[in-house]
Amino acid sequence: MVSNIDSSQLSERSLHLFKSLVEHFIEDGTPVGSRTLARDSKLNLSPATIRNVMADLEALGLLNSPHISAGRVPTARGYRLFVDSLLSVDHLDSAEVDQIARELAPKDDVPALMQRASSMLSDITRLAGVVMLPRPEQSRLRQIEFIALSARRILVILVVNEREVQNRIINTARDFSPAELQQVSNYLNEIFAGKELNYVRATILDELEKMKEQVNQSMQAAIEMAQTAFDAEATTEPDDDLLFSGQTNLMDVAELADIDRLKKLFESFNQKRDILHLLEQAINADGIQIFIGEESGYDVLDNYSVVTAPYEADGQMLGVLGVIGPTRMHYERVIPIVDITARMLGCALNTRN
Amino acid sequence: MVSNIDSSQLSERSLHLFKSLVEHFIEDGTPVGSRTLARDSKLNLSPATIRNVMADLEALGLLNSPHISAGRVPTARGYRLFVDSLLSVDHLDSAEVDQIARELAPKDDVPALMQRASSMLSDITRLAGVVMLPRPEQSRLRQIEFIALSARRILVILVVNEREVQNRIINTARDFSPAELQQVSNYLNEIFAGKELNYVRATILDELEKMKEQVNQSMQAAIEMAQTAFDAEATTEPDDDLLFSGQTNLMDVAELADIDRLKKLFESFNQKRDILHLLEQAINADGIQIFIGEESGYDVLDNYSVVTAPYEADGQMLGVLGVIGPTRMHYERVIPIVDITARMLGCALNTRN
DNA sequence: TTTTGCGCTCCCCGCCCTGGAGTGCTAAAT
DNA sequence: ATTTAGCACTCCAGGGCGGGGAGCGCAAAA
Repeated sequence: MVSNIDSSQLSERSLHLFKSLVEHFIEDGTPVGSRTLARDSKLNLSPATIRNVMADLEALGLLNSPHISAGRVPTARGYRLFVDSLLSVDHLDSAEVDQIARELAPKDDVPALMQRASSMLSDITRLAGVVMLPRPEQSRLRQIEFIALSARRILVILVVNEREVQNRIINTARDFSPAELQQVSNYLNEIFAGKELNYVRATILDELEKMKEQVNQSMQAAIEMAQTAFDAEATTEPDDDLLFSGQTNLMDVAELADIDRLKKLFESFNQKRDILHLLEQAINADGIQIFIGEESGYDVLDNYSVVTAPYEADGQMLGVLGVIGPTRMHYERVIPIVDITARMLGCALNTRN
Repeated sequence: MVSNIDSSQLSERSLHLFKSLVEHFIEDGTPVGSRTLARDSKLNLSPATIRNVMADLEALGLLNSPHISAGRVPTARGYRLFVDSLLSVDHLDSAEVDQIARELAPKDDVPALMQRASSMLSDITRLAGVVMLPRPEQSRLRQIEFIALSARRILVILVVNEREVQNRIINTARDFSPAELQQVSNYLNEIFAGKELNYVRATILDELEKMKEQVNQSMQAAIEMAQTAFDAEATTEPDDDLLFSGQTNLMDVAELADIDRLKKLFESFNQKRDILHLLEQAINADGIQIFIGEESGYDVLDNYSVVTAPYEADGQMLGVLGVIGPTRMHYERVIPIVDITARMLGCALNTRN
């Protein structure tokens, strides 16, 4: 990757000019030329001078022109400089902050909260919102219970970590009485409560034989049952860990009226893979992280930027959320929105009782 | 609504001609004129004759022309006639049937199965698929259980109907011992098992006072707890009852390259309301039901058709599934696909043990 | 009743032209 | 040594024009 431009490498004047240009372009979406810039930017320079400066900036790879006699447009590198060094972030007015706080009030269960966070992001920014759910990397089994639905159909309930509940139905080879089920769950809780799910799974699979010898017959059935339960768990778990919303917002941007690109983007939303990878890169970032256009490395994201922030609760990183929109977005607004949403989501998850 | 055209009102020749025209248009998407039709349709007629016939068909409201000297295009009414009386439905080759059967093998839980049905529909037809989940209109409480997570946090598990499980966490005002919880659930199961959820909710709310007098103190707490549980249920339940997939397929159709219409359609997918209403109309249909363009009454669906079929298991109507695409779609293929998918989904739900 | 012939309409496409916005370069001005 | 003015040039957008193609309706002939 070519090294980025540092703001110290440029004169005050160039920077100011560049900033004006980017702002202008973000507003209009049309390439901006020397004359318009001469009018707008405070520093009184003639178009000719501005042309010279712009030529320099283009040589540095911060700008380019769609064709020879059009105005200039920022490159990804240009946006990078802009975002890193030139941007003055908006101060959100308190009404907006209130709105966010209200929406993220910890009133219902976690998935719904996440969903609301995502759609709020997209509503406020008028772009697409995304929330990555906590990766259940280290999920500890807290409790397991069995409930008889009928003699051979048993509802398994796994309580994982603090408040996550999974349930599934398994069919057994023989009948179990409620008392037996109670016994089985007591047994399993005793040896597995507080253990990592992966550990539980591994133990059950590997040491199945050994355990069979040690315990009585009814416990054998228990183990087999547990095996079924956790097996199913292993297969059905993943993949519902990205919540998008407001994709349709991207359809007005039109940008290039470019429906094919948009289709590819939507498809990658559905597959989730690429976006997931990208967000995973952001989970260890200190705060806001921004991927601009081609920088991301995923070419579906050419001409799109992703603004992300990790969120944490109880001192633990839980996930990442963010906004996806055209590179030409109002960063100065989007950034603080993403930032504060991440914080507040953290709070909502934190102070839950 | 203007009465539809009946095939008996038209000569054999007109019908044949009309059929050719529609087929041609479905293939190409361009208005079709007398000359092309004279070439293609078997009956040997000169373009002039065809023009006369077409003029008649236009007078009946089956065709119209975008402008005076363009070819003809079927109207919604035209498609209606085509679909009702003229269409010869494809015979699916067995490879496709196999594929459908394989995808709908009843290997995992119901929601996942539905999801697969939806995405299969969209994959095979290259249009958008939708599945309406069983409306829990008459959901009977089968069993309720409480599990203590900590002294004051209690996991409530509701088993509803055959295999539906809901769980939520409630916080209680005072501590409950496991034994107490057992007692409470026994009590509630005794009086409410097998009852309609709505009835349960109503009873709990209305007769709260009366019951309080009749039972002992710990039961009072039980009732309050149950109240919390079912209250929450009432609020969080609905709304996840439509599964879409393959929306992006609609983006290549381009049809009118008309991104605004498409955006509106996507938005109505998100809101679900309109589509839900539409599908509800189809649940009592005998089999395949087709809504063509403006017929549906929802103007987001102008220029789109919806092909639906209800699915049932164990002799009971469960829901509706279908495909959404441009009015100009290959009905002769889509119809049998939707049909067979509905049947097979029914089977999958049926033979589950 | 069907076909032929004819005049007419409209869209689409390529073409040219022009005006506007913008550039780069060079020479003059500060 | 910068900055500015001037100039020639490029490119795009849009309007007008014209021809070709596809299609239509109508009237008269078959």
